[in-house]
Amino acid sequence: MELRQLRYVTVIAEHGNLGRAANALYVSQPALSYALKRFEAEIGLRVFDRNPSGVVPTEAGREVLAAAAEAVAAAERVAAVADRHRLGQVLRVGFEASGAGELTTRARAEFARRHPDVRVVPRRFDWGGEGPALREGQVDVAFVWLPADLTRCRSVVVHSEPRVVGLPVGHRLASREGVSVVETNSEPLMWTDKAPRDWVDWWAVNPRPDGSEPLWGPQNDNVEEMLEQVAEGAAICFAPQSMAAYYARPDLVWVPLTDAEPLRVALAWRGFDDSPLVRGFVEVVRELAER
Amino acid sequence: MELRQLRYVTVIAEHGNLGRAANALYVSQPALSYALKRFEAEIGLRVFDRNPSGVVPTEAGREVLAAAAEAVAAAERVAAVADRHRLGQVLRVGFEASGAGELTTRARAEFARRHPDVRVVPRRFDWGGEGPALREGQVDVAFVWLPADLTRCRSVVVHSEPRVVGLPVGHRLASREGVSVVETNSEPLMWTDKAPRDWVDWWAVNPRPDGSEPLWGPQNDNVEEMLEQVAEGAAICFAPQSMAAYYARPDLVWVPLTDAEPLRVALAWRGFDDSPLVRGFVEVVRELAER
DNA sequence: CAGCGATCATAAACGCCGTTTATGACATCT
DNA sequence: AGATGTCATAAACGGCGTTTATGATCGCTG
Repeated sequence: MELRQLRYVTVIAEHGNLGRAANALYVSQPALSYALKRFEAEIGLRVFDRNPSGVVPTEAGREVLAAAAEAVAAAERVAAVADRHRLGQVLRVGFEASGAGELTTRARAEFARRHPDVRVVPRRFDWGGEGPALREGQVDVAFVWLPADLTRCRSVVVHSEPRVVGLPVGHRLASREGVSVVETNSEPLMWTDKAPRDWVDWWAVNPRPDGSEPLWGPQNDNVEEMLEQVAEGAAICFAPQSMAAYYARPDLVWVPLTDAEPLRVALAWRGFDDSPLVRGFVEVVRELAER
Repeated sequence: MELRQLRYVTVIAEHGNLGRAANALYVSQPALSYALKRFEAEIGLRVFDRNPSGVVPTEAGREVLAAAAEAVAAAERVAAVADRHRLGQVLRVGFEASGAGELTTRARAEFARRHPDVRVVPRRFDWGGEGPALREGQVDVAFVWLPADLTRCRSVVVHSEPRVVGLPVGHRLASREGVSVVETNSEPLMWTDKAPRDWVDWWAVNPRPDGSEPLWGPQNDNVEEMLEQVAEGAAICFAPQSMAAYYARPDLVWVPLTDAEPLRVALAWRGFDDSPLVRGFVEVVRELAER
């Protein structure tokens, strides 16, 4: 028996529907169906009766679910105890690639100045990873690239920056002062299968202003992999302007995209998080963002 | 966070030593070392300080461990609730191969007669699997082939039977009335890597009466696999006499082993298990075993 | 009655992660 | 110096939990 199983059954009970529970749990319905079946086999009891309209707890299932809810709550208390201790000493800040550019770095420095006894730990994630990491408690706050699912989090947009296209040195567009999105239509574009589809499409500007679809190039998991492939000429990439500064490689050229919607970056934290350190960090970021 | 992690840290705290905790948890020390490290990374706190003499909880660790113990206890209550409901209707009886021979079958039948509303579910395991299954709560009682680790279980030896050697038809020893163990020394012997070493050695009569080691043949996971290989002449096998009856294939011959220690079978149940059904089954088996 | 949509179940494929054995680093004791 | 005990790390491996695709069933609607 594992907490994952207990979390699953309590969410199933909440929704009375495997499909909706699966969505809430960020897994697929068959995974949840199988996990429920395995749990029932393991404890030797049917917890839910299945109907075409959804699932209903059995009589025995109701008591199991009540105990399961308590166990899940007890586990949350472990996490809360750990949070409390850690948040006396450490603040974990999540981000991907260049985060919110200079704002990220300045905020961390200013916060550290105000809280000299607190260690600020930067945590970098692969494409699209900082949101789930926040949700799972791996970080205390995060600079999240939008669009993102911030369910059950609080957030404030703190940064915005234009987008650029990354090209290998010597590329036909490399000497331009600016490039429109449709001008890149014939170039394979770097993309990732790690982030949600809407995020990928947003970054690829898909559909294109002329209605077409991008020419999809190689898949990658993170900025370094992506830039390796761009430098060798396998594809181009779209990125925030801060990446031009943070990843100024001699084999790459960054050219502004003239008609792409800017990236917005939100600072996000868990909805129930009341810790003074988190509040303090939010405050610092807000102040710096307003300058 | 998962219950496995919380169980691990509570047992580590109990023993103050990763090696001993690993033994108690039936995992290897490096697995436990790695799991502890991952847990500490996940919650962002050091739970234990490491010393050459063992591990000591940190101050923060002590509170985490207290909360963890509560969560583990809460999860045990889930299992207890499920047990209570199921044990009103179902008794799961574990065994391997031929179990305790006829005693197994007669006990199940007699118990079912006395408890007509209870479903008796036989659960068969691969070599050495019924003991761990009992420990993990997959069955309520089990006929366990000794030697076995029955830590935290209660047990009573209820059956004993001589051993036989399984041979393919036409084998040079197939027409004998009995065979001594050393007479089989030149024959490859079926064995398993699924059960503990002491169990394997006991079954192989290793060391042999003349001090030699068996000639190890093919590995197998369960009785059917084993018998397939014996029938095709790849190796011989040692087995309890009840298997001669339960697996009387036309391509196999079973000959008594004249000098092998008999198999003893224990009926075992979990040490804390107080359920009337389990007690009732133990009673039935005891009565039948005394006849 | 047929078609459609919603629901849960099952199968096949796949990759990740938790395990194992082997080994190393370090401390302590004789 | 050698032996022993402890925890950490590496490489290899396999099991299991996930995904996508699909099927079965039921209920509703035209």
